[in-house]
Amino acid sequence: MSSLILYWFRRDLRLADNPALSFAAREGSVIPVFIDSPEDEAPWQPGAVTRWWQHYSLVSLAERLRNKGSSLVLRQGPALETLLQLAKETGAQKIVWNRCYEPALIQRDTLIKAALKQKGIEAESFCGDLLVEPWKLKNKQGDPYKVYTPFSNQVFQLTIEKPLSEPSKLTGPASWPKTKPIDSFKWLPSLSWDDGIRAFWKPGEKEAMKRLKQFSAEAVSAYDSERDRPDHQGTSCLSPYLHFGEISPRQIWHGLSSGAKTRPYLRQIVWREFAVHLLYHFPHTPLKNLRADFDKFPWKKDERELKAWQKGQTGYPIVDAGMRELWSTGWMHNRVRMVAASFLVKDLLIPWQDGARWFWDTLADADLANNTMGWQWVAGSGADAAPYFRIFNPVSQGERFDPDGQYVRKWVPEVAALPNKWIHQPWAAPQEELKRAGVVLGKTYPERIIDHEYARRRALESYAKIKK
DNA sequence: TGAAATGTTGGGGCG
DNA sequence: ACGCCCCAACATTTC
Repeated sequence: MSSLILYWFRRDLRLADNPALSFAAREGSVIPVFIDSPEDEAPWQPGAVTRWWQHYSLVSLAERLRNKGSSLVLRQGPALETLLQLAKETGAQKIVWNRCYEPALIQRDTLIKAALKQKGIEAESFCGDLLVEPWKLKNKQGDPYKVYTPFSNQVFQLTIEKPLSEPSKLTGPASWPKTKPIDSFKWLPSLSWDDGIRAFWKPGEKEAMKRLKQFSAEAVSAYDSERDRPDHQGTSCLSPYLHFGEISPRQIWHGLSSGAKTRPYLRQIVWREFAVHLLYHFPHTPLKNLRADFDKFPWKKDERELKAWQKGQTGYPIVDAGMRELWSTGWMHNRVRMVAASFLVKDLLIPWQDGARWFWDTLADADLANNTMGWQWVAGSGADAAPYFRIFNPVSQGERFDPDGQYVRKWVPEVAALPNKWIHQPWAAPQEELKRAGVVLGKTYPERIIDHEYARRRALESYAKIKK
């Protein structure tokens, strides 16, 4: 008689290159289960777009499992209780999963492992989300890396294993335990605000692989020169798929055509790896500065300005375009993320944590490790961060990376009729140009909420205060 | 994975 | 032909 194994899906919503699932499939009959337990992730429960994504991702995963003669069991409740309950119902003697690396989840999973063992249930976890485990990479002093370049040099020297193929067959149990209907989780919005999201994204493993193939065939070679252009389609848009584990970094590593110039893109995959490692070693960083000297920084809490930024009403077209793209699609081009984030932190002096929280709530690819590293990088408070005095000028960034104003025109139609010369700085346009374009500042489009020249000086002064 | 301020150079206009 | 000034273009330093 072969054994019965519970396979616990978490952030690994795929069948291919799934070490824990492959293990389970080899060892015996498999009951795949997903547990909705947002309270386990507090204070970082998934936002609305993330829940939307999760819904459709699980729908597609369940279908893939059905096609393999298996099924997906859905449950709700604290993970440990639910797993114990399932083990009791089914008689499963072993539970396996792929590891997550967020502090709250590590803590929970450690407890679960111990509790299961105590009950005589075997538990085993696998590495499915990373190229290399965080505890395996150390610098010459034996410390975790805090600088990206040596970290990435090290990663590029590793031999990354080939991805596993999906299990050829999944044997189910003699009788399946009960499952909850996915609609009962209420992950979809009650009002349909999701048109923009729907037009842009299709969750699921199949789609992830399709996008990887397409990116590999078309855009990856030009990535280095195209990735900074929000008006072009130069990036892979794989981030949400990576977050949910619909695709693994190993699949990307080996899935890019070997002839292509892939290094610049792979460097970004290694940045993701760096982010996960940093969060693992510095678990306090989602809320606190990594560099303690930033604890004294004189931030300014201003609800009105924060709102203006969130809604894309700052009066700086490139910032507003980005924030609106985020709101309608759950995604923002990375170059624009940097510009918008720099604007919040340096021009408005609003704490990076407020920006991080907004991104967390609105991004489809919201990922604690990447979000944390990104914001601390911009704020200057993180590992290998941008020096504080590196302050983006939203006008020159717009002119440099959206030279024809196409990106701005798409997302900020109020200023679309302005000529290129003024599209990134409507306040500087002569009256007659504004009139011709139908722009009335303060009416059809906001006056800029702050003068960047002034803001830049103020930011530098604020920084000088914590330096001494 | 900036940008402004400051410094240097070199060509051209001009007395 | 020469020195002087101006300033754009580029380089370096500073924040």
